[in-house]
Formats: sequence, structure tokens, C-alpha cells
Amino acid sequence: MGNSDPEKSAADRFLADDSLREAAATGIIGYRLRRAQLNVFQRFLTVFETLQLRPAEYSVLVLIADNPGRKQTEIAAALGIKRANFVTLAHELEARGLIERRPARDDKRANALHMTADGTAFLNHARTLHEAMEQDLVTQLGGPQARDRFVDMLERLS
Amino acid sequence: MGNSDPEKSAADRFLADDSLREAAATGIIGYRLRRAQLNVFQRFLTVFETLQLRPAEYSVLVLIADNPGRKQTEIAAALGIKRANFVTLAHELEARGLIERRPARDDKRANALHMTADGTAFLNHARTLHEAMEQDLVTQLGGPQARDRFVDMLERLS
DNA sequence: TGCATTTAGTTATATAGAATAACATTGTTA
DNA sequence: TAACAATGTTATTCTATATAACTAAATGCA
Repeated sequence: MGNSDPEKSAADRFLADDSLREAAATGIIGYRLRRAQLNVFQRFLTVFETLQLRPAEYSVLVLIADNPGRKQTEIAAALGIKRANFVTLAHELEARGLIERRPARDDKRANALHMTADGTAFLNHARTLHEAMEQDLVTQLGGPQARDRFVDMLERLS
Repeated sequence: MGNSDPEKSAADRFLADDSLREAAATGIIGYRLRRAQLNVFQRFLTVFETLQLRPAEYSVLVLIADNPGRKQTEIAAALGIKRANFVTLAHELEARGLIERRPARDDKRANALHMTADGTAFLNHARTLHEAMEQDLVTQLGGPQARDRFVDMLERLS
């Protein structure tokens, strides 16, 4: 039983008709921005597939490693993740043995987040993969200077 | 009965701790790309709130107006929307009287998509709003040249 | 101090976007 | 003509994100 109705990739059809292509993208910054973002995220998913790590999870690990002992709410807020949604995320990372949620010293309600030894090793590996991907992106953008200009413009839109 | 648990905006907490802020964004193109995209889309939603028009719907209308008579699948594919998901989208736009789905001459299976007179008028209004928004973005980016460089870099990532 | 308000974490739930599978109808091609 | 492919469709799933409501604890203030 094979795939009875395989979708062609969007790009296949996209390139099949240039007049449509032009019409779709002309003068729409938001549209191109979204396309680029989806593309970069897709690349991320591919690169991190073997690690079973999604973008949000990676950024959470980076933030905890660089800011050990912070409370859930702080990490969540810094990444623009709602407290409620962060709960599941943190629980999964804890269940995988990558992070620990210790009772905070100064606040009995709060959990202080820390990396485990396994988590640190795992993140180091992930960081290597990420840096390689990032390097690819820089190359595509046209070098470090272009990257800096690009990131600057992204910030201007935020 | 007021909002018993109002969330602070992400930015409020974000700015409350610069060390976290720096850690979150350092060296992560994908992260900043996503932030910028969400921000621009949020602006779109605000601008188009009175029209009750979402980004995908706007791009569909633009594409149909610029390519009248195309089949559903063509429009959907050009925008990277799955056939299946496009059905609801097209039905809603038709229900609002903005587009028509006429039987295609050369293919009894297919629907050829056309704007209605109302749809054209509606889209003209939407285009005005969009152009104003686009102009704001260009200003934020630092002018037309910066916009061109920016869009070029977005294309490089796609 | 005592009481109202706020905050941290949590659970449950809702909504939107995007993806897959399967199907009828029609078109294409070997 | 018989196999295959494409179009539109429905149903379903998955993921991300958002909201409401609750508890326990902390904070503020009169």
C-alpha cells in the first residue's frame, strides 16, 4: 500500500508557473518573511531530527544553560512562551533527564531550572549542530557582514 | 467579572531582565527571524482587523485578482497551501461574496476562480491598507534600498 | 498584624494552521 | 479500453498557541 495521493512539493508547482510566482511575492515583505522563516525552521527540524529536538526546546535549553537557577516563568517569558504551555515543555525536558526543576530557595511556589549533566552534554552536541547550520545560513546570506545587516533589519521589525 | 489572570505582554517581562534578553537572541538567526515574522504578522492582523481578513486570505485574493480564472489547485500551490485546506478558505471567501468558483471550461473537475465586483472593491481597499503597512515597514527597515537588500536576503534563505 | 491582591505553577480546554488519508469524478495515456 | 493521475472534497490528526480557572504562596497596604 503505497502513498496513493502524494502531494507534490510546493516548490515543484511554484516553479511550474512563473507568472503566478511573481504575482504571489511582489511587494509583500510579510509574505517573504514568512516563507524564509518556514524554510529556516524546516531546516532546523531536519538537522535536529536525530536529536528529537524542536526549536522551542533548543532555545529553552540554551536559556537554562546560560541562566541556571531561573524560574520557569522567567525562562518562559524571555522566549515569549505562555506559562501554561511552558509546563508541558519543561516536564518533557525533565522526563528526558535533560533538566531539573528544583524548589526555589526564596519562593516555595517557584521551580528553579537547572541543566543535568546529561542535559549539558546533550546541549553541547546540539549547539555544535546548530552552529554548523548557522554557518550555512551566514554563507547563504553572503557572509558575516551581510548576516549582521540582516539581523539588524530583523530587529528593526521587532 | 474582570480578567482574573491577565497575562503581561511578553515584551514587558522581556525587557525586565536584559541578561536573559541577550542570552535568548545571541547568534540565533532562526530565532530572530521568527520573532520578526510574528511581529509583522501581528501588525497585519491589527491593520486588517476591521476587514476581518487574515494574511492567507489576503494573499489568495491578490493572487486571484492578478490571475483570474486559475484553478483552485494552482492558486493553492502557488501559496504553499494544501488543496485540502484551501477548500475551506475558498468556500469562506465565496460565502462572503468576494470570489466566485465557476466550473472550468476545459476540465469538468476543476473550479476556475474569479473575483466578484464586491470582491474587487474590497480588495482595492485592502490593498490600500496593505500598501500603507508596507510603507511603514520600508521606513523601519531604513528606506527602499534597505528593503531591497532585506528582501534579497530573505530570498537567499528560501 | 490581618486581609486583599498578586504571582508561580498547574490543569483543562479552545482555536488556528497545517498535514495526511481516502474517496468520487474526470482527465490522460499506454 | 484499462491503468493511472489529477481535482475537489471530507474527515481526521497534530502542533502551536491562547484562555480560564484553580492552589498555594508571596506581597502590599490599611
